[in-house]
Amino acid sequence: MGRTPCCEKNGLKKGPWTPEEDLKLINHIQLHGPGNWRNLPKNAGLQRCGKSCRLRWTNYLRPDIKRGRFSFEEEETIIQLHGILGNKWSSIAARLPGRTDNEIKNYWNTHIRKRMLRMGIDPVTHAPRLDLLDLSSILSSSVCNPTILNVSNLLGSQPLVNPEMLKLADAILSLKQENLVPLARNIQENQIFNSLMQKQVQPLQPNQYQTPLQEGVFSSEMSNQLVQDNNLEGLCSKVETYGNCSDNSIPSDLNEHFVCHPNHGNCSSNPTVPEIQENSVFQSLYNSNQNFSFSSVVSTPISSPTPINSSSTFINSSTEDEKESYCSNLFKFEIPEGFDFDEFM
DNA sequence: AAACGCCGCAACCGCCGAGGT
DNA sequence: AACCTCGGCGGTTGCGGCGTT
Repeated sequence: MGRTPCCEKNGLKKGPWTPEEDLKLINHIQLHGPGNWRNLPKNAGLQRCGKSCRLRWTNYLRPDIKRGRFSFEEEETIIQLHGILGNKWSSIAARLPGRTDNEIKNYWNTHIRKRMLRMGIDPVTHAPRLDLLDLSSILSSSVCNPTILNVSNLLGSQPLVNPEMLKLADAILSLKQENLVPLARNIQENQIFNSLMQKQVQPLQPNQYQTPLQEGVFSSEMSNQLVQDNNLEGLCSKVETYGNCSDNSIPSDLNEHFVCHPNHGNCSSNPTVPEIQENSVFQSLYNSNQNFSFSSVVSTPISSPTPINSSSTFINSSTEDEKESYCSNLFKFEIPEGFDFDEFM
C-alpha cells in the first residue's frame, strides 16, 4: 500500500506565509501547544497542510529562534560537527541553541560549502581536493625548500585539513560525559582516532546541549579540566612553552612534528630552516599575544567575539574574506604521519 | 532605467522510522 | 505481522532581493 499523504492537498494554500496566517498559528500554539499537526490547521482555521504548519513553526515562528548572522564560533562549531556527523543537520542544530537545522543547512550550502570549495577542500570529506591542487606551486615550494616536501601529502594520505583534530575536540567533549579512561589509553596506543570516532557517533540527548560547557564548542575550562583529569599537563605545558617563545624560532622537536605544508608554505629565505606558514593555525596562535595553548588549538576561540549561546543576537560584521582566512586557519593544522603521541607527551 | 544573473533563504517534497492499532 | 498515522529529516526548489552590465 502506498503511503497516504499527510493531508489533502487540494484546496490547501502553499507558498509564503502571510502575517495573518502566522498570527493564527502562533495564537493556536500558545493556547494548545505544538503537536497534533495533522489537525492543527483545521482547528486553527488555516488552509495549510499540517506539515507546512510544523515547518513554519519550527523554522521561523518558534520564540527561541536566534536570528541574524552566524558568529565565528557558531561557524566553527558547524564545521567541526559536520566533519564528524556529516549532513546530520538536526544533530548539528541540537548543539547550536536557537538555530534550526534548516538554517544551518542553508548556511552550509550557501557559505561554508562554497568557501571550502574555493579553498580546494572537499566539503564532504573535509579533505583537500587533489584534483584542484596546484602542483606547480607545490613543486616550486619544494624546490625552494626541499625539507617541506612531504610525499604522503601529495598522495593524499595525509590531508591538509585535519579532521582528526576536529574529531578529537568533539570526541574529548563526549568522553568528558562518558568515560575518560579510554581516552588516555587510546592515546598511548596511538589508536585514538578510530576509537574516538566510534564513541563520537553516540547520540546525545537534546537536553545535554543546553549548557554552555556541553555544547560542541570546547571551552577552555573544559580543556583545562580534561588536562587535569587525563594527566595531559605534559602535553599542554609543552605546547604552551612553545607558544611562549619570544622569538620566531621554532623548537626543533616541535618542528619535527608540525610540518609546513608545501602547498601553503612560503619559500624560506633560508632553505635549511622551514618557515611556519603565515596562515597556519600554529602561526596564528603563535602570534596571538604569545598565548598559545592546547585548548586554544582545540576550541580556537581566538576570534569569537561572543559566547555561542549569548542571549543577544550577534550581528557579525566580519567579511567573507576574514572568515575565509579564519576558516583556512582551521583547516591547515596537521599532524604528520608517524607522529608519536607518547614521544610528544 | 532596464535587463540579466547571482545569491540567500523560506518552503516544499519525498522518504524514513517510531509507535499505535 | 501488517497496516496506518505522525513527526522528523535531508535534499531540492523557487522566489525575491541585490548587484552588475
